[in-house]
Amino acid sequence: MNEANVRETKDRILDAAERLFALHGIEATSLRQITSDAKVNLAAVNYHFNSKDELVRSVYSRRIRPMNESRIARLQVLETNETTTLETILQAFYEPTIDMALGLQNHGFTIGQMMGRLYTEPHGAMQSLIVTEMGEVARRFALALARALPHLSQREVFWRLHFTIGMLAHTMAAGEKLKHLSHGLINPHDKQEVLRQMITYAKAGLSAPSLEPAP
Amino acid sequence: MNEANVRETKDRILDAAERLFALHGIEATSLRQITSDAKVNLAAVNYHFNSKDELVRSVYSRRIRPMNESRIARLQVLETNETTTLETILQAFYEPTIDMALGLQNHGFTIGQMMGRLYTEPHGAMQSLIVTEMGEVARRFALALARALPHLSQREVFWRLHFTIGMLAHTMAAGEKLKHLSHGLINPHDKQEVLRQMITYAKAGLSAPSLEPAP
DNA sequence: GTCTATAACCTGATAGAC
DNA sequence: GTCTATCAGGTTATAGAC
Repeated sequence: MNEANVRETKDRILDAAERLFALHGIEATSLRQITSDAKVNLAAVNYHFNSKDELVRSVYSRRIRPMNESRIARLQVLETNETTTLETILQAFYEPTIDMALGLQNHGFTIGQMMGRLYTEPHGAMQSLIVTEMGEVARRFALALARALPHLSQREVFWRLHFTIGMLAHTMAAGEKLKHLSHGLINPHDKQEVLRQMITYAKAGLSAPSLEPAP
Repeated sequence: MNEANVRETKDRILDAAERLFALHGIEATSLRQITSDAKVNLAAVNYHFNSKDELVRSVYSRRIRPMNESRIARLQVLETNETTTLETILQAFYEPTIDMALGLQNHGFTIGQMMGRLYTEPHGAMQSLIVTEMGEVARRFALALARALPHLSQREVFWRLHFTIGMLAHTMAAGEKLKHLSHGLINPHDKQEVLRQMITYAKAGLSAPSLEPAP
């Protein structure tokens, strides 16, 4: 089989694994389910990825990497143009994730649910993924926020960045439930609506007065 | 064996299951791990709980039920005394969860991580748990927030309640990571600090101006 | 590179003795 | 109520033919 078909096999495994991880979780998904869904042989997983653990890492980093590259590129544009405002920082942080989640949802599932589990999955591979794939982004946005919010202490910046991330993680993980909770009033797939609501809340939360005495 | 010892066996199973679910997740935890950890016989789980699924439900509802009873009792006090402010509503919502998570952490683990997975666990039993155990609470707090924030549309109230819940869920799930992200600056086990930071951010987020034209 | 076959082991659940 | 023994089926990973 030529190289094009190899890539096809690898990608078919990644696509099937992604779909099943999103629907049922990592532990609940067996390699047999993945390979039969991808219409490849069971042994192909170990040939291409060596182990289930490495497959898990590949599934996540395939989506996280371009998402975070987009975040950092946007942040750099903001910084060189000196047009940084809280809104533009939040947009640079939120939009790449929402684009990815909504852009891929026509696969017939919401990849957001899989991404939302990034912080809650106890699976060992996840913990190292957060550090290696998210550390740089968190560090850069913490700096950008600290610059945009000079009235806050460093501790407050970290707390508020944490909440700002939590809003996104929960929207990815449980956004579908919003439709139900609101009796159909909310459409969690309306990108502009999601972004506007998130940025409005986060901007106000981040801008709240400092609780600490001025230095 | 008398009734006191029965209760002891049942509780030992619940305690062990809770600990292991928190550490490794539901799917990754086998009944054999649970029973050997609890020092009871393997068959005892099926005798007392009928199935792993019912055990999972029992583990969660044992913690969720008193937590939500406390929430609703606090909210009722606020409403009868007509002292409802945004801060007191938020305190009534956040404090019972934080009390539970921090009160039980001396078991040698953070139960918060297990609670944080309530919204992200794909395990079937979880979805029905959210509806049955959290539906009533969400409905009541949505009403209380709508009354406290008359400038918002119903849709905005739901979005902002969703973000307010997300902040809590992410703090439960990933609070430990904050210590690392902040290079030790933040102590996520300081109850008053956690509450103060959460309420400050959420109060500002909820109070942000409406994005919709007045009716 | 891809396949079949299989090793070695773990899973939830239950029947039946005590 | 608690135990042992066992069922029927699942799991990852790999050896070896093609």
